[in-house]
Amino acid sequence: MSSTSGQPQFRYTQTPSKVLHLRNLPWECTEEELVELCNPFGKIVNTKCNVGANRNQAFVEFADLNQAISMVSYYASSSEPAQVRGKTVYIQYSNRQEITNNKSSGDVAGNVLLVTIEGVEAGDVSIDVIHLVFSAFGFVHKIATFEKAAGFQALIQYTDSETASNARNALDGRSIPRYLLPEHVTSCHLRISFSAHTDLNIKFQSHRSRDYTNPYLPVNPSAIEGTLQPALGPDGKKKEPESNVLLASIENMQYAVTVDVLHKVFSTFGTVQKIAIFEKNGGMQALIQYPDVTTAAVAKESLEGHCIYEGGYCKLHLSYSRHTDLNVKAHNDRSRDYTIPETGMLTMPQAPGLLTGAAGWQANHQAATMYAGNAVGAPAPGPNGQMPTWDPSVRGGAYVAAPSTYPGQTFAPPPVSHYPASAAISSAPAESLQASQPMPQYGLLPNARPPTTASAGQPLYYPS
DNA sequence: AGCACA
Repeated sequence: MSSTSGQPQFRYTQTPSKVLHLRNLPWECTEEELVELCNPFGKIVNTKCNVGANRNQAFVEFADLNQAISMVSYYASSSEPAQVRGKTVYIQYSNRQEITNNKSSGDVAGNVLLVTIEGVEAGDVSIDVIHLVFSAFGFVHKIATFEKAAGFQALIQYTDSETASNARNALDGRSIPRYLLPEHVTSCHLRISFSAHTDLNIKFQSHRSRDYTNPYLPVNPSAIEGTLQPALGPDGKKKEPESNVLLASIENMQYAVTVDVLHKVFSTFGTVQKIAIFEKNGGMQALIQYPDVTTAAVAKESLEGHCIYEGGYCKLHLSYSRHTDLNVKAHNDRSRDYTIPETGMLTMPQAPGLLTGAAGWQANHQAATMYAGNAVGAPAPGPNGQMPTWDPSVRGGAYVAAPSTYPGQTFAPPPVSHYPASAAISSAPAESLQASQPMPQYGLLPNARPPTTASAGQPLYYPS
């Protein structure tokens, strides 16, 4: 910016653009004449003729900025001015970077509307509200919403362009009624144009897209639930229905896995009612039954892909079983029903290469107490809304003996993100989950009483 | 002869 000049400096201060502004053109100059003039300097991608009150101006857009610069430069230093039909044409850079012609899009009536909802975020206007508003003009076939730079937008598909036009004429520039919006939304104007689409491709019923012509379209669970499942495949991989019974496939079985081992691992998340182990396709599988779906879901999320033993041994893959109540008869190392009162119990198997985590248990103990009330899968509050009382010292006592096995060892999570496959159970992923549901100190308590009823995160139901 | 369209 020059401080010495008080003069307006039109052409010298103009920033180059691949769009050129041409004036003093002959009356009703045609596009062909513009092309003839400009073509020697580059590829013309768009034009706009007959601009201005006298219809003697035009815009020409080159494919490349350098082509526009070359044309301006050429005529700036040429002794022959640019001419059309013998008339001198004045050329300068346009103050816009591209030509926008209204004929290309937005005004061609189609059956699909592009609606920009101004002044709101995506969460403010539900797809049901959009459906309600736009259904006033006819049957809405499909809705797809998305967020772009322009803001929160929706594509709304009607049967025909007449219906779409009626909706557009009635609603463009109007606002969605206040009572349909959250209180904090102060303005919510609709900007409506026609989309070039004729048939939207809706893959899932979700909070961002609907197909009202196909009620059998699968529901995208992650989209319905919200944002809590980033682990779901980008292709919207179908999930089996949830169940209180988990099916565990155990990969790389280097060490024995008995019901006792599984019980210890899965009890971290809640009471395990029944376990059954069986062979399938040469691999080992197990069914683990919880009292409720929520507990099973937490266990599944937490344990999926993790290994019972360090070193990638006995890696767990979890899915929901179709069973809801296992028929476990035998009580042996392959199956057990923990809901049946029992007497003498098992000894812990010798587990090699065991993990750290005892210190983590202690460190997280307070957090476990604090978060128990609202953590997913935590024990349900009693009828008075209180958590069942339990004595932390009792449970702590059951586990505190453990660290003596590895004195001085501190809890140090391995870089899980780098080695997810070998990440062991006691270094489980989510920190919040770790806090509320500490991982089992498996194998660190050779003499500890097996927590058959007093599993981690659960109240003690009988005095020890 | 000096910048469209919404």
